[in-house]
Amino acid sequence: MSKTHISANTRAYWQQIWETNNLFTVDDDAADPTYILGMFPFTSGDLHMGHVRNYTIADAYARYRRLQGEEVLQPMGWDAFGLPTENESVANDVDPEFWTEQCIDQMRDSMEKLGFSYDWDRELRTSDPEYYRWTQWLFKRLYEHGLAERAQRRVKWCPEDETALADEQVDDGACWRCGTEVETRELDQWFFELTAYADELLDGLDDLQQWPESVKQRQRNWIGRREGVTVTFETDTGDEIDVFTKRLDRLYGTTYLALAPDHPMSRRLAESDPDIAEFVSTVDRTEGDEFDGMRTGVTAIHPATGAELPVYIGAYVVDDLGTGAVMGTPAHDENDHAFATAHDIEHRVVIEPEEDSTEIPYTGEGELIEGGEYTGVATAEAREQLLADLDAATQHTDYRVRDWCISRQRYWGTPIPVVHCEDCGEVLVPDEELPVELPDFTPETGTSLAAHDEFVETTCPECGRDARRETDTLDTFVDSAWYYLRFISPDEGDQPFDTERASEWLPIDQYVGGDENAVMHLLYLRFFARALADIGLIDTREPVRELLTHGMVLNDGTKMSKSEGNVISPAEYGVATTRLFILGAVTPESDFDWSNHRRTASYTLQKELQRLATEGLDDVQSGERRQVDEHVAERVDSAIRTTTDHYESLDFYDVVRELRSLYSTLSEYEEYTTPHENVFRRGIGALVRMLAPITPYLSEELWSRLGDGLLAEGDRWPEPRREGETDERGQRLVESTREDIRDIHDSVGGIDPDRIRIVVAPAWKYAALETALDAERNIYDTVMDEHGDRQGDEVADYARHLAENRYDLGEELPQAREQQVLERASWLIEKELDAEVTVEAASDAEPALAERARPGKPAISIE
RNA sequence: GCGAGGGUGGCUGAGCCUGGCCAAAAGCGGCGGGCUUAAGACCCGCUCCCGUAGGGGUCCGAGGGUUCGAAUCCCUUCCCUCGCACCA
Repeated sequence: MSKTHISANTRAYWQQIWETNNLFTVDDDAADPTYILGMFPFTSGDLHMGHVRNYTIADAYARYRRLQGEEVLQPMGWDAFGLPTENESVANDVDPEFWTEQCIDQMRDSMEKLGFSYDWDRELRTSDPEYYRWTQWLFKRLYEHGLAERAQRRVKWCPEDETALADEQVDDGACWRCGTEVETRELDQWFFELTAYADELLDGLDDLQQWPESVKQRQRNWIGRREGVTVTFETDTGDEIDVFTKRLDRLYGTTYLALAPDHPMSRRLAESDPDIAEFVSTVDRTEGDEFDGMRTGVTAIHPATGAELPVYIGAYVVDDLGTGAVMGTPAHDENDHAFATAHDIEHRVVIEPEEDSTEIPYTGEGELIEGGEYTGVATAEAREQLLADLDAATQHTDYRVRDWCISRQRYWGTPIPVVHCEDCGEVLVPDEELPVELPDFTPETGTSLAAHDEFVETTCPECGRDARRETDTLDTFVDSAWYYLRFISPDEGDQPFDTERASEWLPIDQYVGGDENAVMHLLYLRFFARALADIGLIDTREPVRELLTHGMVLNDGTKMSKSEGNVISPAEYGVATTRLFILGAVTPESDFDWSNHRRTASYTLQKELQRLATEGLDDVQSGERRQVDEHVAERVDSAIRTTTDHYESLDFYDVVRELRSLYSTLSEYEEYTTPHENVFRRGIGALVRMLAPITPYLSEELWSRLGDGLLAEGDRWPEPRREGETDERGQRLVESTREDIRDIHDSVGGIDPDRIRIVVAPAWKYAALETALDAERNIYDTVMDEHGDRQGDEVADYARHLAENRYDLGEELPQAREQQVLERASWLIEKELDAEVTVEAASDAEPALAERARPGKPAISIE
């Protein structure tokens, strides 16, 4: 098992051939190649099984498309900046640059071994100054278009990684990378204005037919659009408090306001009131079932009634949701009810349920009571009227997504091309001075750019006075938000990418990755494309047409990870076995438990295929084709059609299943008789070629003995020679007939038969079936009218059968074809039961037997 | 709580969109046979129940409905997974 028949030499040989023939490189003047891309990896170590699965899927598809004669662009690059690399290199006491190179060399080597057909001429690395120069350039364009800004906002902060994080990068209150609980800090940070595209990003999901529903759903949730109303309350302190509500009809039920502990007004009040300060700093904001709160002494004015409402600070009010303040309607909201009850606040019922309801609080729709001039109005109607009538109420759409915080207080990233000047403020570094290069890493300065004096100290591009460089670097998700564009023209020196070519080559036709990136990378990618489109750099707003997200690779039910100690290295098995196993064991979308499946079957298939292709043709014959030869020839055709369909829909699991089945037909054929050379050669050739996307080395090796040229050259996909409509039906007929024969054979006690007779129904039954299928009313009568004069009782019996089973009737093969299919397949039965098998026409058989035959259901006699 | 995706024969897991060819693929496991001194690997067959000629019964979480006909469509209900959530 540990040995593979594909030696390192063989691999190297074919790699060499492919490379010298430039088979995977795409010319810049290519017209719209099929763009297939696997999400590029972080450079934090060698490949792991998840990578192997990801890239094997993408590569199998790419190779398939190439075999179909298409030009395929499949590039690969490295997401080289970022914390994992920085942390690893610091831990290993080396320069991140050096560490990155090491990783890349190792990963590239593994990828080449695995036979991935990348256009290495387009390889890129985000930490390359020639790459991040353009990341900086694009940052500037966004800035100029008002889509990037520096602002003091409350952001998520990971104390472990010592950097700010984007909201997307916080998972259940913890840093997505290191799992440390994040804090919130008020910081001056850089943001991309993602929220400007919130609507479009959300609505655009509906058009992504070829994206997994789960990914779209997660993006929808994340964007979190809610339609509602903002109500402004004035206070006796002269402030205004905005609250967001979807239920303006509850306005008259408002008996208090509650602010989040982190609301600006809460914090301001805390400055002058020690009790509030104490409360705000100690209250637990994470415990949802605690309804801690504190009265502030501030009074707000109800905009409709003028009533005085107490203002509270409530632990249950979430700061970064809506406006961070709520209007409390205890009688009609669960949380308000709990809070008001705990703090002894008045409950005011203003909505009467439509139907009897004992629900307290009542949160449904109904009719307003005690609602001033709106009393008696239905809730839905009241919302509209109140919105129209009240100046204090304005329609508002609230989103969950926030702007994308792109500042990272770390060394190993793209420097933000900005200089801070005391007089000029923040000034962009001129294009001609890009890239702003990272200073050399030194252990003393560690992981902060701010410690590099020679980097920080500069002059203002505008006034020439002393100034300081921005020391934050960009979130690596910015690097990866546009990498697919750089692949289009990786050597372009005047612009980040060739815009004309981009408009031709985009979008990415097939993107393959893990779904853990659903609301990070994939959302940023979609945002960035839109921003660039509005800037006028590309015209493809939706960058990915079809997305495949594969499941996890597990070992014994748990995720493979170094800490679990259950990692299986890609090198542990041969390339062909690994690729075949990965694709053939489960569908790409489902989780894949390595230990649950047997690798040996994959190994055996390749071994057997190899034998077939190298020795199978030693003993063949030519000349007239026999029935068995025709049967195999047809089976080859149908396998080609089926396999092609499966590849088209990326169902590699079904591909492997079908090819196994074709293999088994070919090997039975060989066992049964001396195969016909043409038929056998074609079958083996088709099998070798159709397996090539999965086992590229093996197939290339075998094809070199069987056919012309190189498979990697493309356009070598086998063509079926026959039309397929009757084939599937024929295969089903053969299968059902074989099953019937086995049934009968078993039920008579499994005695060895000498002879098996298969009798095909007489022609008139086929005609009668046609009549029955076309009959508009009484089937029995119609059939009797048209066929009854010929065969007497027999017709009546069959007509009755047709009438009784009228709903089960379907098209069957024509008589001649049915007979042909059965004759061609009779060898299978002969081989299985070791008996003479004949296929007869009804007219040649005794009436008692012939009578039992129907179209699609031949009569059988075991003797 | 909201939303999405699911619940299929001992297990894993296709089929469901486009109802009939579905007792329902495939793999695993199990049983029998072959190969073999033996084991492993490999090959063949069987693997819901009944049946001595291709038949019958029951079946795709549960209940109901539509239909000549439902694993597939509709409704109700229970359970699982995931995402979001003190959602105002």
